Amino acid sequence: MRTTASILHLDLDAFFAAVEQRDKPSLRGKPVIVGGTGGRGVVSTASYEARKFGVGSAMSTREARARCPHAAFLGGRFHAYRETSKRVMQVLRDLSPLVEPLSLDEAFVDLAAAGLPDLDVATVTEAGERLRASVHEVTGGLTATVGIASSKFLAKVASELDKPDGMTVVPPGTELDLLRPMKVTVIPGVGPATAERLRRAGIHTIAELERVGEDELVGLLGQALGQGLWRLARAQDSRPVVVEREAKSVSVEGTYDTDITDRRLMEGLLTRQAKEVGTRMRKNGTSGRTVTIKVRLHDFTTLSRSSTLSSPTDDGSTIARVARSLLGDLDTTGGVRLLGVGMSGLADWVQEDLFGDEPGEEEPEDVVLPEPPRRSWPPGADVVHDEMGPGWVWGAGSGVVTVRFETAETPPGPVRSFRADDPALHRFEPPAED
DNA sequence: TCTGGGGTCCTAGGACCC
DNA sequence: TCTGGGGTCCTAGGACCC
Repeated sequence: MRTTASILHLDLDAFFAAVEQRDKPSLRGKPVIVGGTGGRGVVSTASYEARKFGVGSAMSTREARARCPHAAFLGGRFHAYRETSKRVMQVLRDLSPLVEPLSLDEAFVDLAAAGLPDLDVATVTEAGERLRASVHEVTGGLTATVGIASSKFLAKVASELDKPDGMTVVPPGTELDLLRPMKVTVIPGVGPATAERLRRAGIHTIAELERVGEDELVGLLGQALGQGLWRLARAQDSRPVVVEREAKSVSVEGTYDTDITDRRLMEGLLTRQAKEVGTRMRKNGTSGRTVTIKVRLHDFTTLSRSSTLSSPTDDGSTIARVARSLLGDLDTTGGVRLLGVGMSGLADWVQEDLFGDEPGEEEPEDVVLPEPPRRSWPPGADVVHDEMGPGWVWGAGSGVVTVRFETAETPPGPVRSFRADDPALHRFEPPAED
């Protein structure tokens, strides 16, 4: 903890929803909900108008629709969010070279490196207000909430206090007065599971946390978290603002609207994800040694299997081969709702391939890997696929679905009928908007 | 038809090495 | 005739964050 309030935390208010309202004036003043719009989607961001109806982040879209049926439900335009975020981060860097982005809508700024005449409360307050005004200007009207304090922890806590469009400065020396009455859940790192453990030990507030001995806390929560909370309860936090953090993993995952039972389809989807991971690693100039697959079963049980290669790779086919073989260890007969592929153990170099491809296994290129549809379907049509490839729902009724299997390459395609609950028929994943 | 996607960090056990 | 201690790497799972 410093003796000056020189760490600033900035948080853009309801960021994704605010960008949508900025870009589409008809949405202003109305509830806007950005998130997954599929059957298993969740809310990413709700505008303040939607929050009044009890809609919040991480709520299922289904529940959000029930609570706020008249809201605009949007899938998200990440390109726009990234572009807006870049402008904000540039404004922060114009103030201080020490900027640590935490996500598209959040960052720490070290005001000690900002070249201010001093770090008095009045001075940093003025700098914070100027910053909020600049953010408003460069983003075309978005608002931000700021916290300024003597540590990352306090700055982050402070930025929660006056949302939206506000600011809180914690004068040095008053940190514990602010913290003690607060619930332990304001501490970043104390989620539902930890809060419940603490609750069972009779600890609800930071004042109560402060009275617990370090050894007792470590016994309760483990070394890292126990010691960490013991310190944070005393406002002890000397973590520096760090400009660049290297990525440690790259992953792609997807949740499907209906559970998948077909192993060949699973292999095809893993293959596609592995290639995407490879593409992203090459774009980032990185490569990795450990391939991990993630499988969420129909009952939400989540499994992972990993394998570490002798040298790093960024090759999608190699990642795919390992991913498919890892899937082989798992019993998926009950169906899976999510599949994912990730790489970790990242390095910034790739081992030259001295021996060429392993002979033997062929790519399952003929696997049912539906390409994204390339024609425009009738508005509102459900795009689906089965082992024949992509199609669209032409008619539905009395438990039967009729699908036209057409692609840009093969029009007009065959028409087939399915029982509405036929497991061979899968709704197509909505195309990525990014 | 409750429960996203992309991440980070931690824990714990076993293998393996000195 | 019982049985070190530490360190590193790997794997699986879990909590948490935005």
